[in-house]
Amino acid sequence: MGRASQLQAQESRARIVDSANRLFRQHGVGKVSVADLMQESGMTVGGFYKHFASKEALVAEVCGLAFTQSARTWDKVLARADAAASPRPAELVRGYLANHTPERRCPILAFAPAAGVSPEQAYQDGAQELFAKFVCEARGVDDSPEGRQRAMLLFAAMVGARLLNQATGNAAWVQEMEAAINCAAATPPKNAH
Amino acid sequence: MGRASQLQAQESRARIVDSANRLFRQHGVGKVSVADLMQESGMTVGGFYKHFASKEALVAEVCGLAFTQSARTWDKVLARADAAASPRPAELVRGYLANHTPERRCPILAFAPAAGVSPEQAYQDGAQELFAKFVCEARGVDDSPEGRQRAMLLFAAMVGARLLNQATGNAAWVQEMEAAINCAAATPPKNAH
DNA sequence: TGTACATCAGTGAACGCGCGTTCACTGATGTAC
DNA sequence: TGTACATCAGTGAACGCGCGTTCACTGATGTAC
Repeated sequence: MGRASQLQAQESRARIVDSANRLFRQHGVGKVSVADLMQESGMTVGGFYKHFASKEALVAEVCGLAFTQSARTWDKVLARADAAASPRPAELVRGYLANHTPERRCPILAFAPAAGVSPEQAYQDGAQELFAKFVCEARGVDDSPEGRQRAMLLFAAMVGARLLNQATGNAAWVQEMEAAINCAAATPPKNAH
Repeated sequence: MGRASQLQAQESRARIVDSANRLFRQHGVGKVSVADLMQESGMTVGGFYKHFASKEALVAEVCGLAFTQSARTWDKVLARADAAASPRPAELVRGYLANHTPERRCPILAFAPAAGVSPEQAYQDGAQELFAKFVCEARGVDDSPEGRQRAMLLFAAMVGARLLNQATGNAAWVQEMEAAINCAAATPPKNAH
């Protein structure tokens, strides 16, 4: 097996990114070695550096990709929600919680740096964008400060619920908690206009 | 410097635990080496294993301690709140958010294992206890399902807000978000009795 | 369309570093007489 | 109270392992003539 063609190389790179997107989000960046990644992608470790400058560079790229995918998921959810005329916050929350499988774990949780470590740029930017998108989309046409505060509360609760799911492993409680969040998202604010 | 007295040994052990409690919560378990810990405690690395079987054993002990301390903080907050007759959920939330310094970072965040890694027993137990305590204390005499759901929502939002603070680093947004949570905690539920 | 040669994707062993852990050693502490 | 001896907290070098990265090498690909 000598030199691979340009097309093969392109496919190899894509396979590495795809493996990383799944494995990093499922097991965490620290638990997946470059060798693991290359084996999953059907290659050996040395070839990695023909495509990426370092593991860190790959992490940054995949982190950005994961956030972009999360944002797109919400776009799809909203398209359906607008057709059904169901409340936007409720659909966003449900979309987030329903799509939260191990391999598609929320990037905010999956790429969270160890406590107290200043986050990488791609992560910080992605988290801010996702947050801003939720708050913006949840409010819809309602531009009241109450709507904004309510969206922020829901976002925090939503992310917190997924964190607590992996922290406690108590599926029953978390299910109850998510039901409460869904309920709060569905209930229109008290002083709606 | 030969053998230390039993009292000195006891103090040394306490110093290690104390250093670990601060350093682990501030920088994360993975970023603090045993050598760091022993230096911070005024000793050299070898002595560590006269007190603990492994780093993992220390982590488990300190994790449990941190959760216990967090629970005690709420007890103090509640004692003051009951005197002032202010709403219990609001006081619990405020107490959590106000005491959340780097060195006293919430154990749920500080000791959170990398995404997808099954948490240690001490962590899982501590997180469940803290969660249960909040839900129980927040409801007070109110034992309605609505009160329980409301407490769960608040807990998720509270923890999520601190996670988002370290994720985005956007202090302004997080402040706004925490104001929203405080506000939600202070507002009595719609169908209060 | 062939031929000669440079390129470079992928290989797998080896390197270097950090870090958890071990170990022989020291000498003050604790204890038995 | 004094003496002899065992104990063991703390030392710091050394070990072992995992993992990110490097490097000499291979041989098919791409290219120039």
